[in-house]
Amino acid sequence: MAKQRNNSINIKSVAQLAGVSISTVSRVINSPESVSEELRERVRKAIEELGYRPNQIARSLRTGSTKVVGFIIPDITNPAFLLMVKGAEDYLKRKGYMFIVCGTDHNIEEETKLLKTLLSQSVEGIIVTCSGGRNSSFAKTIQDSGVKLVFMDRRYEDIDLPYVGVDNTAGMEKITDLLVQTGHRSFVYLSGERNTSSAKERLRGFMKSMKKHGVKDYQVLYGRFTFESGYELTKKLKKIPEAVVGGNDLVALGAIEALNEMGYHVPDDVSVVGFDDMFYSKYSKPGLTTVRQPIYEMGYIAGKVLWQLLSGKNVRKRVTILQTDIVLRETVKERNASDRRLTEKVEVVS
Amino acid sequence: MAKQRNNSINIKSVAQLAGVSISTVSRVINSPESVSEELRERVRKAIEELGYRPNQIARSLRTGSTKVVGFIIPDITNPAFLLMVKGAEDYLKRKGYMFIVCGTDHNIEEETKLLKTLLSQSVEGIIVTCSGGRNSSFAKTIQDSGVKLVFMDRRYEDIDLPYVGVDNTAGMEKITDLLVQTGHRSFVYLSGERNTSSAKERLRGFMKSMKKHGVKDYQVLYGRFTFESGYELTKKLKKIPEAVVGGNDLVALGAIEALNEMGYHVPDDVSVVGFDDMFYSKYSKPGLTTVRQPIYEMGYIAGKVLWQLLSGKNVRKRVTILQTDIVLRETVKERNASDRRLTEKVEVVS
DNA sequence: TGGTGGGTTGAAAACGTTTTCAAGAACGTT
DNA sequence: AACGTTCTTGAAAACGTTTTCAACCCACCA
Repeated sequence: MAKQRNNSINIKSVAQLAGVSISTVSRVINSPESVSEELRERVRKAIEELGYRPNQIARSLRTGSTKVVGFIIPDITNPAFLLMVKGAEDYLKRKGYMFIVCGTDHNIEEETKLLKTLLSQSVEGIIVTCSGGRNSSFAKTIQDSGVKLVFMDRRYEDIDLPYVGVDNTAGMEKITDLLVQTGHRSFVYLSGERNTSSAKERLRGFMKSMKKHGVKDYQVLYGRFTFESGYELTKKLKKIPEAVVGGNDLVALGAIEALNEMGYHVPDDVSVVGFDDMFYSKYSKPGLTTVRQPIYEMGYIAGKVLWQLLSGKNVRKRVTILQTDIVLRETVKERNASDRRLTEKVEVVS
Repeated sequence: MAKQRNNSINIKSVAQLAGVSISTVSRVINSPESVSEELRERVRKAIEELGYRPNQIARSLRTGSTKVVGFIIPDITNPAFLLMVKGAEDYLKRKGYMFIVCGTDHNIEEETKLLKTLLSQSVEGIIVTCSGGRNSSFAKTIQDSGVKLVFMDRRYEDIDLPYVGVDNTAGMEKITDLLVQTGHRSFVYLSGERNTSSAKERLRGFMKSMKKHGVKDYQVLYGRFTFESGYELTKKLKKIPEAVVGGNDLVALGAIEALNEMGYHVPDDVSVVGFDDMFYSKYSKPGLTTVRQPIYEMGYIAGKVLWQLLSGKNVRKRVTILQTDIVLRETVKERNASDRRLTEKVEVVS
């Protein structure tokens, strides 16, 4: 192949030009203080002159440390996941790491395949946002590889590895509480994919609030985490409630679109809330009241935890759960008697 | 460190267990047909038993081929860039490549730094979406590295390397033509960062259309490619035109927001168009009329071109320019005499 | 029977580093 | 003057592969 013939500015050529041994060159690079000033300067000049850069591959082989960490996320196109990745990168970058980012397209088989590929690429650590509800071969693959791993945002609950996530349950409970406290009496909950941990946790939060306040007039509908799903489920509604709770912002936005088409005004006739506070939600008309997750922070912390693992420190908290905030915008309206009469009238119409 | 002591399931252990030489094991892995059936089976069983996976680092060092390609994009959080990356990945994945994705945060210094890092990581190819208008050290860094590189979506025009992009000029010209043809007579163009190739090309398309139709009543304002920029520039407008042309969708959406606040209705008072057809644009109210770019395809083709480069084939087309489509939604309204009177009246008000 | 040739195999070199080890120099102490 | 110490340096081993080379075996042919 003669592939590296041309590219042969290696440590040897530097040593030759500087008139020293390769050991000395290596030392100048890795621990400059241990070599005399004269040689150090000569070597530095030679490096400069040749434009030499150490071959990381060779270095990795020798030291066993690649300084690269991998990410496995369900969808490489979803800005939310990427914002987490960025958080982790921002932390780990300063520690000198490089990054491989892989998307599974929500496919569990792809997930285990990527895991194996990353392992043979000798990454030192992996941050995973799980693609499915369960992945049986996951634990086995990790087990004896010696790689450090942390779950971010979504985890496999039967695998005992560090996890950084968000309190979906408490977040959803909080925003549902808000609806109850502002006088809403009837609810529809539009869930996303029922086998994901986030869908399950959020629904749990909604149910807790219902139970806590003794609300009986609610209905739970299952769909997907998409605009279209919210739209379709809402269109099929026989009875319009005072409040619609979306499993995420997309679902909520879809619901609003459907409600508008059906002749209802948000929030005058119906209140709607979402979950995520995605980029667009603040620009929607009316602005969506929703739950903000500290997405970037979650990634940042996951990066920090991974680094602790990598540098052999004890990780004090193997599980970190971040709290959410409620973002008040314009899709929730305080209900009182006269309002309630209005929606009741509307119900008769529909 | 004793780091790899535990992890020492290497080719040697397999050879030992199977009772053959390491050469034979290597051959079983890389060219099974060249070793006798008996040994082949024995080796395979040993591999299975030990759960052996070849060390890619060592393999890379020896062969000089890492089978990884790098991406450098301005913003790792922008779905549009990621969709391109996905396109390229989908093509190259099947050829057995791995991926390193880096974001520069629109910073040219970071860009060259990443370039160097990727090179020392011995990636075989790089796909770059340029961060700035010019990067002087770029060419020099690439030059003697022997790495294969292709520009995607944005390029440095003074560097002669393969490029896959979109016909920004024609796209913007087309949608401006549409505005003229639907009776619009006065225009404001809100540009993004003036030093990027996309901003320049799109503005050129707008100007071509103005010239072609002999329109004199237009104004060009420079800002950034963000929602806020569109909002602020619009707020400062002294005279509201019949049509606002955004440098991209975000800018257009910001303009609409500002117009609404200023008491103008889109599209009844003013038409607005964008460029990109990003995910949110179809959900905005009213739906944004814009220019769709074949983003995924662009990445896919960039991946294909890079692969041709990598496998030593001649690349027939060093420059590939893809065409755009116009997406008609609700932000453009046909103008006639009575409409024109309306906007004139409004102008007096402002 | 001796030579030719193809098919299988193992020993050893090579990839470009880091790191261990020992040698030598310089210096201070007895 | 002999002896430690410390500092600086180079030779060589090691990391885990792939690949070259030569050796061997066996069959075939003259």
